[in-house]
Amino acid sequence: MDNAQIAKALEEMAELLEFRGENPFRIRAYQNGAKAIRELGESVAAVLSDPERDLAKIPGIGKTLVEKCQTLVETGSLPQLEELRKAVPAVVIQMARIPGLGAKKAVKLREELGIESLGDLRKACQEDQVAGLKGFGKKTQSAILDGLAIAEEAASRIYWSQADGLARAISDHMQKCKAITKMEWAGSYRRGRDTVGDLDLLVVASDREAAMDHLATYPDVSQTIGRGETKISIRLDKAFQLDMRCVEEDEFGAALQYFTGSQAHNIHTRKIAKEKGLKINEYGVFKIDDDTKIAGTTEKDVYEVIGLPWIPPELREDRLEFKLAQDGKLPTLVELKDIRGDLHMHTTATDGTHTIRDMADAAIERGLSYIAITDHSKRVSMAMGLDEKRLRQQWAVIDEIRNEYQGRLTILKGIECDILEAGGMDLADDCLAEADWVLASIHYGQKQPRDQITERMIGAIENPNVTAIAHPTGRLLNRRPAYEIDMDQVMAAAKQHGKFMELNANPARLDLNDLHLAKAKALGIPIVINTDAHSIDGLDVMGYGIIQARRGGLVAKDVANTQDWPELKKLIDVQH
DNA sequence: GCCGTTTTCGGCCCGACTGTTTTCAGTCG
Repeated sequence: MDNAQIAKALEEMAELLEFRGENPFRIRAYQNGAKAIRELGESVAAVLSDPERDLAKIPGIGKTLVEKCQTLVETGSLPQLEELRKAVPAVVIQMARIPGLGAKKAVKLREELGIESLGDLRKACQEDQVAGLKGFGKKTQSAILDGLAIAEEAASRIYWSQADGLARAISDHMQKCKAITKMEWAGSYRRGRDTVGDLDLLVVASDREAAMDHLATYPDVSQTIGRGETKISIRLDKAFQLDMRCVEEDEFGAALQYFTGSQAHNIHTRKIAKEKGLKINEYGVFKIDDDTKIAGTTEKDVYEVIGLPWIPPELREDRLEFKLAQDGKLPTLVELKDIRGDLHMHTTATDGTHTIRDMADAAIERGLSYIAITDHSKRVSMAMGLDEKRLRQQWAVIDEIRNEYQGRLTILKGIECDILEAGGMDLADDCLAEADWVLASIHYGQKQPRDQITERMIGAIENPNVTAIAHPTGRLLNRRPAYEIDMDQVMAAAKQHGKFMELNANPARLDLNDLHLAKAKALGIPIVINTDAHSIDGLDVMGYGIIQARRGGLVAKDVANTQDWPELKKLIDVQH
């Protein structure tokens, strides 16, 4: 079992324990343990099998969780988890996904009314049975009926890029409200997570009612879920939720810090405050003994009074940021303006919609100094992938065009060469050797067993003509999981053979993810952030990759294409 | 279940809102 699978098992333990009404701190301990393992930069199985190492030394993992990990690694399952699965019926878990229903009420509904399906629940509501239960009422009953529709729509997380579109449109709308003097987005959107589950908006307003009224008039609002003196929650089309919170000017920094999260980051922040005799809430930082307020206007103040520098939102996951902050070693994260080139894009030769010249002109407009044309190789027949002959023809064209762009843009002869199902590269080595830039990637045989697909990937890394691995895990957010691949082995091989790894900036990919990027950085593997553009517009996704890179803690020098091509070329030669 | 330059027991971040209550539990973030 790999770390992700172990973490998932522990998370499920936490979820199920919640339904059993367990001690909340025990539940959190399982969540913390799962997080620690998911973010651990090395394999749990490897640590366990090394007599020199002790898994319990990792914060959040104690004696009990070590035993659980051992059982999971050795047997692939966990008896306590199996028992809990039997003890907590699936329908209870389904019911708890309905907004407004949680573990306690879901359990009660099943026990008191014998609900065994969401259909039963709907019927019970329609027959007015729910409103009579203690702790329930008419409003809860009708909220459940509304919620059933939402639960069935499975309001999933949306891509960061989609959240960004919504947020920008809503910002435009809210700016028309004169009562609002300050506004900022918070939550996982501000932290730049690859997907976003809801939007959090923070405002300072001279008239709170007016600000809330204004939000409620946004055209896509389908429902107001709740509204109080300081907060309004609405549902946008497709069940997506937005919370807006109104605060005072001198609370804005504290509120922004608070609502940006993550939850784990906030818990850690407040623990540090508490140790200093301070208390942090969304209104400010206060002395515990006499309740004096000592900060709150800006986020910077909030961090400073507990002895920390301001921490970039992308790093606020309670991973390494507190240690880095305390040691004064917070990185200056990479920015979009640092990017000099784009090393993955397609043209009309395969499945792109624009020509080499179109892409070159668009790259110049975007301030780039070099691009690599990397069309598909022949195995990707659906995209009319290139064989050696057609590829060499394309390169001949590039040779001709290069002169036109001399001094403005360097156009590199590249290829995105498939790693074949049986292993090996899709194009002959003598051909690949003529390229300036060779990406290797997997498009077929994605469901192969772990050992096989890992071996294929490592085979490509060992090929001296390959420069970088493109979209190394193959994941498509919300659509397709990553390949079953041993990234520890893949990264070790990349390190050994001096290969680059791609951060594919396509908002549905963002592959490598933040944790893999952090690991690659720790190993010293150079990252290239590429758009994988299939059209001119596709070049504009670079920013999404930058945010992901920031979440991985990358600085400009960790990203190879922040250098100009001559320097990058030298780096390639040294690496190989 | 984890953790400990006060502790191996007794803490564990903090508050808004709702609906059902009549002082609070449940849910959410």
